[in-house]
Amino acid sequence: MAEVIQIPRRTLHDEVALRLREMLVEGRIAPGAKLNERELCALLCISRTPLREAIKLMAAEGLVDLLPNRGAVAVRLSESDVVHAFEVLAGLEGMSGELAAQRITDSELAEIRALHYEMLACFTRSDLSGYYRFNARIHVAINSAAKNPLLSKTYREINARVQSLRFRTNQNKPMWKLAMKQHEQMLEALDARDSVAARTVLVEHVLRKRDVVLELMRTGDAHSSVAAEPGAT
Amino acid sequence: MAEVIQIPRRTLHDEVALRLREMLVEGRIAPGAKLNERELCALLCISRTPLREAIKLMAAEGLVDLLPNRGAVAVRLSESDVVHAFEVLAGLEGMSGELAAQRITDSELAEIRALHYEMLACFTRSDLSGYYRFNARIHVAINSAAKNPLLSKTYREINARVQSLRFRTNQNKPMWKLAMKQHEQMLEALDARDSVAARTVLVEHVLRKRDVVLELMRTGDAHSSVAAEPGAT
DNA sequence: AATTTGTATTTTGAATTCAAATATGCAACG
DNA sequence: CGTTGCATATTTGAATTCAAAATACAAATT
Repeated sequence: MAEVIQIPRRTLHDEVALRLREMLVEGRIAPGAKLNERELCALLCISRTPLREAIKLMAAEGLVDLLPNRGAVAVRLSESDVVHAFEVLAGLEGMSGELAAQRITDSELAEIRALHYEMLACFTRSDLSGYYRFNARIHVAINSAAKNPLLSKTYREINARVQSLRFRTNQNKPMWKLAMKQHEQMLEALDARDSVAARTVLVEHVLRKRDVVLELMRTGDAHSSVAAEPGAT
Repeated sequence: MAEVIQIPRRTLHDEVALRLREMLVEGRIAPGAKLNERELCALLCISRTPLREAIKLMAAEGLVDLLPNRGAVAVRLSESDVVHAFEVLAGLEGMSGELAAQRITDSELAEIRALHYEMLACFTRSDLSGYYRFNARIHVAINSAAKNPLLSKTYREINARVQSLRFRTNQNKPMWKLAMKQHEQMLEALDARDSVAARTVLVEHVLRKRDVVLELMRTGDAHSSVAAEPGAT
């Protein structure tokens, strides 16, 4: 009887951080907005302490800026912030693809292929939200196949900075088709264990997404609280 | 008269975080050690609130783990943690070198060259701590020349995870000579605006450092609180 | 002797309070 | 009308308190 069954414990500050992150992605806390402690405590029915602690977590993640004696504000990304972020993300995801091509197991590859088919089904049905769900799972699987948890974590955190913007992008049919094509190339590169090709297609994939986000920032009200369809790659 | 002269303000939790980070690097808080709030508050003569907030910052930076109802412990890196971290660092610093080669200005290059000569002088005098000081400044300058602040920040944060270990590595003369050689190659690549060469030499540089750190972990008491000479690349 | 149970003490998480800093509103003045 | 000064209200940062959870230790039981 040596089996240990852990009871999951979650501190309140952690729960609060999760909530606030969601609210940032959904736009319920707008970029540039002041995080008023009294209001947020009233909204979430908690005392200030776990809220402040949650805010510190998010400050370290780059999601909010702490202004001494003025509290915290939600980060508002400039165009150059976005360019910088995608540049780093391209590097990280390229690295991820490269390592995945070297380290992927047959069963991991099969899982990605199956997810790819499921995503293809959504594409065929023009089911964008289903497509995005499988798309996200494929990217997680590729990151996982790279077998570097720190790389995955780093990618996730930097991605979180731009997630609200990515969340707002739509796909028109030609762009969508191109994204599908790139996904196919990813799969081929992984299958062939061709790390150079995997890196290349993943970098291109991220940079294309950067361009979509930048376009949205230039033409649309990208910082508005009205969310479009969920978006990813 | 539109110039704004800010008066620097620093919150106590931020100061505390700085102190704790130092204590981690110096080994005054050992890897795996429990961060006892009462003791640390007594040591730093502060109340628990800013200490807890500082700990949350550091948890998000990956320097400590938060254990619900058990407080925080300083991260103790396994060998695979170190391998993963250096793998990511190599990717980031390679990216940094690549971008720096593309974006560096003549005056930035001249500054790096001057720092290189100063570092060479320390090498000639066998002044290891002086060498490390200039070494660090060169790396900061290369990161800066890449002109992606997020990349620099990401590198800095991941480097902070392994800084305590790097701090403990010594240089024997042949290794030191090899490091100098690599630095010269970095300078040449940057001068030639050869981004592939810059990436290559910086990646090698980081991976060599990884090997030194791993060797120290395998043979020495890398987690002891007795610090050797300050070490970097 | 080893294990379990009960109790006291310590530590942690969160709520509350206190004090300083900031923001806002309004009247007086040039 | 714009600026300045002052009072008041609000917010933030930090200290203190409260309550729950964890740990330590002694006594009881097997």
